[in-house]
Amino acid sequence: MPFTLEDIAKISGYSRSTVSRVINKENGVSEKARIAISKIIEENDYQPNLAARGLASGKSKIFGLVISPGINDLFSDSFYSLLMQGVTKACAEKDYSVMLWLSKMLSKEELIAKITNNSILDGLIISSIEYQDPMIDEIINSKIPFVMVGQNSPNKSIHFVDTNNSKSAFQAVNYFIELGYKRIATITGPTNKIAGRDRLEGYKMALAQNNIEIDPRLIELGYFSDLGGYSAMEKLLDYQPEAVFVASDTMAFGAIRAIKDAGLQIPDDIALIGFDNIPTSAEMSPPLTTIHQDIQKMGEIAVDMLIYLISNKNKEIENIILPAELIIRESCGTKLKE
Amino acid sequence: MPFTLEDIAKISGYSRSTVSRVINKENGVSEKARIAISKIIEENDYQPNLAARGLASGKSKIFGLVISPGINDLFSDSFYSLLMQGVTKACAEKDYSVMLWLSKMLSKEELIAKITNNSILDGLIISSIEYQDPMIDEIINSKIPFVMVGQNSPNKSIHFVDTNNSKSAFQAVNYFIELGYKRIATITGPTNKIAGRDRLEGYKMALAQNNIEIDPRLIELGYFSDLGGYSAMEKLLDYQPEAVFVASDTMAFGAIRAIKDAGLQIPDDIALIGFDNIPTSAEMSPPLTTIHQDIQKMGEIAVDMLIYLISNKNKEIENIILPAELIIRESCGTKLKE
DNA sequence: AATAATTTTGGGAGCGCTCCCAATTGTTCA
DNA sequence: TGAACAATTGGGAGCGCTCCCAAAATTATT
Repeated sequence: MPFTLEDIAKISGYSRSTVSRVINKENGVSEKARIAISKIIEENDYQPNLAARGLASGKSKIFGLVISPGINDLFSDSFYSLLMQGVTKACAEKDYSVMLWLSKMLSKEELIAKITNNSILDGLIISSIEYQDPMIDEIINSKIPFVMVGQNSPNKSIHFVDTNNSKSAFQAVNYFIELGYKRIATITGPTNKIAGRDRLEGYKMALAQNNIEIDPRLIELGYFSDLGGYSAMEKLLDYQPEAVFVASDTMAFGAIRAIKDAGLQIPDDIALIGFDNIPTSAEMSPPLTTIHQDIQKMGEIAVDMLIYLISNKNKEIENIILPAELIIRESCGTKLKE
Repeated sequence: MPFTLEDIAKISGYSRSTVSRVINKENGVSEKARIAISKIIEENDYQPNLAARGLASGKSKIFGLVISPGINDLFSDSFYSLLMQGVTKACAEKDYSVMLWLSKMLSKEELIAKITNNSILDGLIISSIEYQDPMIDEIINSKIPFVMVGQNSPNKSIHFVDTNNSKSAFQAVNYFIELGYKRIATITGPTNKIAGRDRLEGYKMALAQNNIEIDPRLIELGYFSDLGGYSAMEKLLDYQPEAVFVASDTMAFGAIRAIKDAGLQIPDDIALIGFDNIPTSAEMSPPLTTIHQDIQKMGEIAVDMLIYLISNKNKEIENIILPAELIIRESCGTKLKE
């Protein structure tokens, strides 16, 4: 039988209330009591019963994490793993637990029912569902506080953290243009996801701003996967692009194989810029120029926002858009073409 | 304010107890009462408070999932994602929730304290920690029922599901030998993890059984990662192996790049067999011969075992070792050498 | 028709905590 | 020194459920 508050109280000679205050780091406890009680808690490895606390306080200290990867994406797109790591880390530090929901494993109705009826959740972090997924409306109705990772709707009152996808893509493509490339293609992610949309948007903006016509044949869908990148690149090769902005490093790896299999050189025949800066990208041959975004940090910020939301129900909160950074390596070439 | 049991009781004219029985589908309730109460529950969208239920019953319907990937492994090794998917799916179907713990995000002590004293967990699924990690002893002490994915200890009373790693590795290497290869190298995973150990074990057994001497220079550690596979392969190239058994597909991808970068052909110069059969492996050039293991199913079985354990505290339960299958594609070559 | 057996229902006790207010102790200042 | 105040401590009430046993209603049995 695990120890209870009452047990610790008895052992320490203080009351249940005082012990509770120590555990919850409330003030109004003498230094002497705090030290004595802490010691006994430590010695007996006491941990409060979360169910009891949840019942008494109406708060569970549990956040739900909802992500919607396809069956293979979870592995092939590093986004999910980094996000999970950021969220679990921040939650652990802040004494929250994380409940995981992989939404593709359930029907949408089931998922919503499970989540909204789950009276045990204090809040929700939701990511990578489809743009303007109607699920969000149901979650709003359920009154559970939530934060999105990746802006999901133009509705600014839905709280979110995001990377500045379009601006970063813009910079990448702009950099190609500065280097003198003209026929710039892109391999995009699915456009029903915000990252896919925004990165494509940035690509188009950069071309438009430099008066380069957008050629639909130079835009291929790669689904954020390695294989998608490979076959998208195969198709693009028919139109002989000089440079390709690939909207994720994972797709870029597929694209690199396609280029090599076609007997072409990077960056001499085709220059490449990726997106994500996953660990492998620095070690590719050639090393991949890419955009670094701190996904783990996004997860951490989402947790912080959620905690803030819960404790400041009526105050406003700013959505956060993190900058991303273009990391120049060899795959994009260096010499200016005239 | 959400409705409580008592509210539903009052509205229906029955007692708290009877309403509770209806909700928990217990018998001993008249058809009349059941119908009347069900209707009122439905109308008012009543959902029991899980914290209260947990406190009163001592059961939470929550399982903890503990995995210990390094910061990059979570992404680079498909094992984790597939396992998560299997576990979350099976739990959702069985009306359990999944609490996620990425153990590398916390110190070992913290993790153990959080888990073992987390009175809210009904059971634990633990995977990919180090072989004979002392953490397991603490979890045994804590009396929380748990199941390991991947055998972690020779102690048979620790319940586990696993793939037959050593046998499958044996088959792979044996297949090389049947094809006539003699200088067979291997790239291993970390040997403090069971999958790493067992696959290496199978490699050695196959050589031994065919009277081929084990050459330590033909064994390189690849840490189950793409980059690890690349540099392990680079080193192996110095000793000119004819064939390499790579203990994971992810490492095999790195190895393939290393071979190609050295200007060699697969399988003509070097034959390759991987392990895992991740989706990309069929699409590599050349398509990768590999061993298919159903990780998702392991996750599902772990959940089933755990549920069985909880409801049959004293009964014995068989550990399960799933077979794996050698999938022959082009990377291992086909022609018999003389 | 009376009793026994069975089905159905009701309500007290208690799970381990938080919240709140009252009681106690300690400190300050005239 | 004693009153006024602040800091600290203690314990009752209650969160919403399950568990258990007793009471009531219903049915079966002689």
